[in-house]
Amino acid sequence: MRASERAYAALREDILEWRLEPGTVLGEVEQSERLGISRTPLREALARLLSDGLVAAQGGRGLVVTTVSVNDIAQLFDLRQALEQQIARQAAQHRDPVVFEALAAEFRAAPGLLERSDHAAYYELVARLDAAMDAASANSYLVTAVRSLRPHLVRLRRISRDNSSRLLAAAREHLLIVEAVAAGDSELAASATHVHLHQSLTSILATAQMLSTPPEGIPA
Amino acid sequence: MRASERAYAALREDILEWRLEPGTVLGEVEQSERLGISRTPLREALARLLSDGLVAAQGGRGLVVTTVSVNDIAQLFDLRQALEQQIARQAAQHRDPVVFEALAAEFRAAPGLLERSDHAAYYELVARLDAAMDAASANSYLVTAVRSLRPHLVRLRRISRDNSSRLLAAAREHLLIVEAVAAGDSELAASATHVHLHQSLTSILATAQMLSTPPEGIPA
DNA sequence: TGTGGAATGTGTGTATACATTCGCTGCAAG
DNA sequence: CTTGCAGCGAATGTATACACACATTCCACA
Repeated sequence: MRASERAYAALREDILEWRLEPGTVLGEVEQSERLGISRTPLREALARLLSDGLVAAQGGRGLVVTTVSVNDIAQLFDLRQALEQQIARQAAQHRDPVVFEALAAEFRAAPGLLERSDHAAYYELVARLDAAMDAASANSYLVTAVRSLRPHLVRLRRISRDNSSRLLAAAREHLLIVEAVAAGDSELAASATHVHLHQSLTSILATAQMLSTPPEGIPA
Repeated sequence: MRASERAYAALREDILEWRLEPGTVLGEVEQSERLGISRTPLREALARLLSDGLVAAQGGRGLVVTTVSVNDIAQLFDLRQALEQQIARQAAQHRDPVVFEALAAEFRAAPGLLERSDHAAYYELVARLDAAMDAASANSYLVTAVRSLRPHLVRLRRISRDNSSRLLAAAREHLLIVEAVAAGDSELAASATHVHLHQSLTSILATAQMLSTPPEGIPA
């Protein structure tokens, strides 16, 4: 594999998993030595992260890992609403019923997964749903736009993580979306998506609120 | 100015103005010599064009300027609908009435511009409207997404260019959008945007149809 | 002691040389 | 005549060296 590709994947992982925390400065020499490659492919990786919005230029000198403020979360979800509703609409119009019936069956079984606290398996199922929706939407521009958004959403998982009751509710909401798409009902699919994202945002904001005002008022 | 920046701007211009036509292969050595810079900054410019979607990797070797098919136009407008309706909604909520009243006055005067065939001035006015809407939407993610779309739309101007009657109708549609935003009516702003984009798409597709089936059946 | 200027050091931007891989062409064999 | 393999060549991927800009620090002078 190309060195620039490995560097991009590694840095991206590190940022999404919060191993590189927001505000961390990424020097070219420093990172190229850490990853064992030269500056040229590293710069290519950093340029991609910059266009992803995962790092930002800080006043001429060096790149920093971007932060995710509460305000950012709300803005992120405004964009997500616009894109995913449109994708849901188009997916409902072009879907292969067999594919989405199969996904519906899996979502009906999802509560079982969650009772076993197998969150990773659930996230994997959601990822497959996203992929199926992307494919069914049959619109590469829409897919490109939503794909550029997903890394930022992955970073939010750390906030909403391990909230089992929310995941259970989310599974029910996902099921409704999948059933609407399977049935080819584009307006229901869009509305169900709207509802799901509204509930997700509400849950995340409530959790973020709790994290930023812990019991003893000590900021993180 | 940095060499990589100049190279990016130059190549982007060349593509948007159709001086580099779709399908043109961009070799690294060839282009770096043409622009008088070395391969390193040129590669950075090409990487940015790649993430913009203006060029695409062609089977491992070399980058080509992307084409814009009729199907692409429809997909582009699906995404544009989703984004610009959301921007219109949020702009209506956060707008400064003074700014949009002033823009409304300019759009009322727009038919005068168009009668004088001053299309460039009209496009400049639309660009200022876009900028005002972006700012008023107060959502950087939304703005980033729509900005990544605009280069592709600029390329379409060559198809719809010099259609005075369509521009006159577009000016009326824009006026309604601006008035709705100025009044803070977000649902009207969204619907007016929907109507405008629908009419624009219809016009472009009709023109594209004519271009692809000219009077004597000779393809372009 | 404080302020200004110069020098040094770190980091980014660019160029170029080297390595590697992929594609094309030509020849041979079936 | 077609197909497959091998060798060659060109274009991409990577490393490194050099240039320049900015910032910080230290020393000198007021």
